[in-house]
Amino acid sequence: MPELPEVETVRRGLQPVLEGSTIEKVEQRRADLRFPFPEGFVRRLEGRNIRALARRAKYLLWHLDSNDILICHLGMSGSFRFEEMESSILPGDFVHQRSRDKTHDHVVFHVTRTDGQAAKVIYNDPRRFGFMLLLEESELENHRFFSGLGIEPTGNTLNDEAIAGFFRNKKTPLKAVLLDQRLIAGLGNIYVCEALWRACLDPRRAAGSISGSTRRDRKRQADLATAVRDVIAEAIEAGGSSLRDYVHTDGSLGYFQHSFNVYDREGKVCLRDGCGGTIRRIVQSGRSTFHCPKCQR
DNA sequence: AAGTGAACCTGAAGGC
DNA sequence: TGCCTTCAGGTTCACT
Repeated sequence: MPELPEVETVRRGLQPVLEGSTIEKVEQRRADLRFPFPEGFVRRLEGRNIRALARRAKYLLWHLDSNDILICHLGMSGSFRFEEMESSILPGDFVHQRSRDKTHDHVVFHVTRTDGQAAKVIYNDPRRFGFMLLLEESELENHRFFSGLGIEPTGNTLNDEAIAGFFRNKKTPLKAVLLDQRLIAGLGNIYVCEALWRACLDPRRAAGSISGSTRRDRKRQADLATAVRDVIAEAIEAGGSSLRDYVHTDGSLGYFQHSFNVYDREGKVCLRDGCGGTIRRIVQSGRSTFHCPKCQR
């Protein structure tokens, strides 16, 4: 489930609990998730202080005082929640947890926070497509999961020129190219659909067909770069507000209640002003694509 | 090389 | 109610 904005929301939610905290104890409840847990997983974590919580693409990076990094990928269904041990000031769950089914609580981190308060951070993942790795700081950039990663879809590195470079000579559909983590890292199915809708581009169109240097192509590249950046930035902002809201309510975290412009809107009317088209669902390389055949060309 | 589909795993939702 | 099928926001691998 989590694409970049969701992972960033999780990071922001966990940061105040984890940064500066000490990992007192780790309960590793099974031998593997998507992959086996690394050798010495528990031993290398217990007693460590968490210096910083960072994110790269859809990976969460816990920087430890031992110079190890705990890397977490949430796969399709992974989530964290935290529980305060005593006198709960905040509600028990605060980071997206779809189900409170404890049968899929695979890892429990017992931490002591900087104020001395004890807390548990629990990783739950029904489908177990997520995974955790431990790397030394120096191993990170050459690791196979990171060395090939593309640029972040935030900030201004993603611009018309970058898009043109990625797309040149490619017959691959726009949808598939935008999902390629080696080019842009962190986009998933939902936000690719949303960005293409926003840029009025047909997901089936060959990427190379808009990679030229004509005025028209330049505009398409720039519009798409802007659309991707805006969609991601707005989703992160929405995730942030859902976190804030959550603290004041007992409801579920908001980022599943996002309303999307095309995603999961098959058969509904296109929301673009004056379009009036009907959203269609198609399948591209095995995944659902939602688009408006009338205004996305 | 590029493109597609299957596989990993569980749960939710819809049809009958 | 229950049984069956389909689908899910990610990634990797094997095949054409």
